Amino acid sequence: MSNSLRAVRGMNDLLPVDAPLWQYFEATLRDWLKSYGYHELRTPILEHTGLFKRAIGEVTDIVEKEMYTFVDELNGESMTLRPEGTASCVRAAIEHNLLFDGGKRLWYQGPMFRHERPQKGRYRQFHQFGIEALGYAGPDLDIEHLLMSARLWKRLGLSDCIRLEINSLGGAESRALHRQKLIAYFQAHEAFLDEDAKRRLIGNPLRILDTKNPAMQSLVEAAPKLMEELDDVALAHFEAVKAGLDAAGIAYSVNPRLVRGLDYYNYTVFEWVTDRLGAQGTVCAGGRYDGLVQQLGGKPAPACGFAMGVERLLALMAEVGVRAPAAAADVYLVNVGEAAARFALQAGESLRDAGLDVLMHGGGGGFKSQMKKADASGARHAVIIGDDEAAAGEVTVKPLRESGEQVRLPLAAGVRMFLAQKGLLID
RNA sequence: GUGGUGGUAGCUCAAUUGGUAGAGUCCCAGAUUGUGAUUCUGGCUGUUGUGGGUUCGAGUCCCAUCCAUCACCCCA
Repeated sequence: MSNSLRAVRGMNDLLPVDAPLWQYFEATLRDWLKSYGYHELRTPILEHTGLFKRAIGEVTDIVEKEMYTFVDELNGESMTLRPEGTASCVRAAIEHNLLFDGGKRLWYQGPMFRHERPQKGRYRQFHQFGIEALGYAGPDLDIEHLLMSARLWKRLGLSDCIRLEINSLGGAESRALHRQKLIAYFQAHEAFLDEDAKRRLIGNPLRILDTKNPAMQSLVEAAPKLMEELDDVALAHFEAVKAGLDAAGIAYSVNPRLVRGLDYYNYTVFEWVTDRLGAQGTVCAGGRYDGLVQQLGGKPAPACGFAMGVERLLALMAEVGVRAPAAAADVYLVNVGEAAARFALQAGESLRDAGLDVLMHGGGGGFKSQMKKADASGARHAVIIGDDEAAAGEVTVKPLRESGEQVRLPLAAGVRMFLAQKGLLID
């Protein structure tokens, strides 16, 4: 296959065989969101580059090396394909004054773009679904989000393979204090740092705590703990979140090293992780970002939210054996001959009027091959029309999934028969 | 972005120390006139990821490149 005919690296086609699982997932989401009172917000895929720089943070990996940023040659503006959804949501909320009458519960869904090296569960165009609760302070929304996500895993049959990790980053002051102590601590032990850690020391010392280098474990263990710097308000917030989880019977572990990669988080952060997907085990993550609305130019408003990677979630569902409910047609319409083809169109529409899903045979072929296609389609019944039936205005109905004789009936009677089978016949 | 592994019909795979590619499945047609799973018979399918090189000869060896995958990095 020639290169010019391939999709762009890391960007995938969603093929018809995979679509049912996506649709099942999306339908489940909609139902679930409605039950919590969240409303959809759709924003453009493209934003001014400055939005992401300001929201996510200049020194994060996403902004430094993963964004699809380009200059619009028609007007010289720097544009960026969105790498995540929160920045756009907050921008839209500010721009349209969505918080004028109080807090808003929002959700979004769609493609995101990050120029990373592709791997299973990590693509350059991937899909996130996320929710944002803007304008609510206090721990109750944090808890709502955790309960919500737990319920979703349950609905999707994933509860057994996902676990929750939480942490608190505290407020800006405690983070700054902790950061100073961390830098001082690691500088004092600079001889023990690996290359990665040295690189991060000034830019992002928190990430050193995340190291997987076994040689640095003891050093990291003894490092100053952010938890120890939390002020009373932050501690109370965190305790309330934990109490909410306990009350709901949701298991979790506190992971003091849990740090989110985006700068805007404060207070509660969490991740739902699985060990069934290799290195891409984080399936959903989020937290509180009380400073972001103001930082982007809005009136100060607290906020929290989370996002999940749809590809990862679907991979997990496939791994666990979750299947989308099969959707076969009620009727496969076999028709042979010109007169039959004309009458079949009419019969098909009548059956659809009655609420049936009708798959019309296309492309010609004999009775035998059409019957094979009818069987392969998974349809419950074959409705057979030859020139005989067409001339008489009748249809032959043959059950394909259960035993039973085929019957030949006038079209109207055939339609009534199907209605009766569905329990829809009223007379 | 760094390192490892791999790329052969639509799909799953085979091809002996380098000798011009094969099976299953799928699909199509037939097994007495208009009837589906099973069975039998026949048929179709590939520039062996791409481009170079070594060789009388390369799916097999070498180089480059693309893609996938695993780990790192990072993150959803």
